[in-house]
Amino acid sequence: MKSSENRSGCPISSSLDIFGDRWSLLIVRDLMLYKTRTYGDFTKSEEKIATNILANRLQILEDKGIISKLPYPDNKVKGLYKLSPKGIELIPALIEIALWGDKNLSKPDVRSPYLKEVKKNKSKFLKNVMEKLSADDEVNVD
Amino acid sequence: MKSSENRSGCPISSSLDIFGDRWSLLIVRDLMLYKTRTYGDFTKSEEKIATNILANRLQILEDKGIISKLPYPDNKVKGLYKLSPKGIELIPALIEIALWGDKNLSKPDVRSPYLKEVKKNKSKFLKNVMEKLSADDEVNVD
DNA sequence: ATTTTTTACTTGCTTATTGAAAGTAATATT
DNA sequence: AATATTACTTTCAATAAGCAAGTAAAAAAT
Repeated sequence: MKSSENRSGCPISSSLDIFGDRWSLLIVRDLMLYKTRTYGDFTKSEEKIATNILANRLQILEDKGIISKLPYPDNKVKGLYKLSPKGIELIPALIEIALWGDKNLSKPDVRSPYLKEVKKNKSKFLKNVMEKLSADDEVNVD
Repeated sequence: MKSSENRSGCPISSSLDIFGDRWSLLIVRDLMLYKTRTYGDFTKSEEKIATNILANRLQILEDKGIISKLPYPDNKVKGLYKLSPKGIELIPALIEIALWGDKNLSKPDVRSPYLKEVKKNKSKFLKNVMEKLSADDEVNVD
């Protein structure tokens, strides 16, 4: 378990107390890009998170109000994770991190076309994504 | 030592491979707020980083080109750390994290007035700070 | 000139966290 | 009824964090 005590009153430090690790923001990323995901979906991501860590991080993010777990329609085993409003508000930070990495790390991302959109018009992309995620109050499974 | 291999080509993931921990961005924060700092200054920060971790993170951040270490004027023991251009470009992400924490974590920051400025006019603050840090090519010690 | 202090680390050790693999229990599918 | 999914949990070795103490060079004080 990750300890949840704050090292200081600094909002950066307190934020890092929650998601300052190598995995938490990747979960948020997946929920941003794919809207909703099941536990199994997360394990299929490129970075191959171990299942114990995934379970731990999902729990912490849920406890902190960043994601919420919904029942999967017509299935009692599956769950559906989505970003809560708090989690949606993390997207600006995530985008800045993505832009920094894209510019400074020279690892071409083959993941998805989202970066191209971001670079073309950041505030438009941000608005679109955040609206889309916020509007999604009923569950859709494709 | 932290391993420096990339888990994937995703720029978010690759960024977190570098600074996805509880300490690295606090070092960047201190350099953003105080412009330059010595090793000892970092140990005096509120969060009380252990010296072995501090030395390790400074080394990693220097290796990755995010900070640079300069000689302290008229002193052969001290060093002076400052943000490199790559590090300065991390400030937008840092600001978004600060804003998120400030809004969602309800821990009042008593650190400094920078958050008030950010909230009043984000892009102005950003421009000011980044310019101030970029302009500082000769070393000033107060 | 010698002692003391400051500064920037390094080392050793204990505890906590990570990561890989396997296991489990409930439901779903065939 | 048998097999397969799904979402975890458990185990355990490896790595990293965190604390305290130690060190070496230079600076400041006496």
